[in-house]
Amino acid sequence: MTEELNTGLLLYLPYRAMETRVFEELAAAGFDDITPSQARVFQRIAPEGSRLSDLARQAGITKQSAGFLIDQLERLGYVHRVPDPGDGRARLVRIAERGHRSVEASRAVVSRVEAEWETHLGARRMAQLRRILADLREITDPWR
Amino acid sequence: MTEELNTGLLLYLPYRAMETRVFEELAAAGFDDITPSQARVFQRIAPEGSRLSDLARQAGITKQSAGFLIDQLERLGYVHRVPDPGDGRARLVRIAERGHRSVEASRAVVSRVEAEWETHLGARRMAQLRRILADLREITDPWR
DNA sequence: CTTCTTTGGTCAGTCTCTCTGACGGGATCG
DNA sequence: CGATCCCGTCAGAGAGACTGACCAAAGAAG
Repeated sequence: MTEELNTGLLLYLPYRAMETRVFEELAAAGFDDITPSQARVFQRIAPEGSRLSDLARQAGITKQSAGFLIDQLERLGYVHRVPDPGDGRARLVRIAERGHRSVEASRAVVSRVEAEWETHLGARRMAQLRRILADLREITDPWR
Repeated sequence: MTEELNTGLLLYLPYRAMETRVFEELAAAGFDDITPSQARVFQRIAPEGSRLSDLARQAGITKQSAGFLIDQLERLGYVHRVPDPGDGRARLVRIAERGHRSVEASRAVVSRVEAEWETHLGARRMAQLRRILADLREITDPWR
């Protein structure tokens, strides 16, 4: 029976399922000291490094909260901070060695889950889903 | 440029956008004392009432956390608790008068946002999105 | 019917995450 | 140079989540 679930909740369910899977399998792979909140910020770090304020804006939290989380990630060896060559006020948060390994591991989990979804939906509808979501992003992602 | 965003994040962005909109407009309509956490539990209450444990399971939190949130919702007049006629241990959480009004209000916001999305995507792709998500729910929603 | 186990819910304590407010130091522009 | 804006931090407070311990009712087993 197709219940009348609103589209928001319909989006949330698979999102949550993905997040849960990634954390479970990441923990099993030895990255058991990272929390969902930390990961949501970590995920946004650009390859060349990001400023704290940018991360905060993108994650939708205050810069104080972002600073708190980045402090922890730094202590755990996932990131480090370097001075921003272009701006003396700022520092760049960059992914450290352990961070790169965790990225690699989580990428593998994501691929696995996406493959499962594709098996269930079929390749054509999976591609449609991604295309529609990417399109929707234009009006729902305030940051790019 | 279609970046290689993972499907989880792609799902999260519109979800978060929807949630934000609902809270903003709900607050503007006088329901300014409810928090996202409370709402995530509240949302799951069945028309005939739900048990605390069920709500906790569905929201993915412990029953203690759910109890904490339901206490607040009760104090604010959104729900009330009645004994479960079929089980002396249990009590049913039911939506109270103010709760019904807030449901009505949020339903209106959801419809509005969905209409905006439909305008952007087109009716055909919006329907596709909902159908695919409902299908995906079968393997990502542990509770039905 | 008694005993054991499961289930619904609460109490107590703690930790993580988030926010607001205030601030110091560097950049930018008149 | 002086006014202002932006980057990041410090301090304090509150919300929401967890674990562990517990009680009471229901269900299963003897």
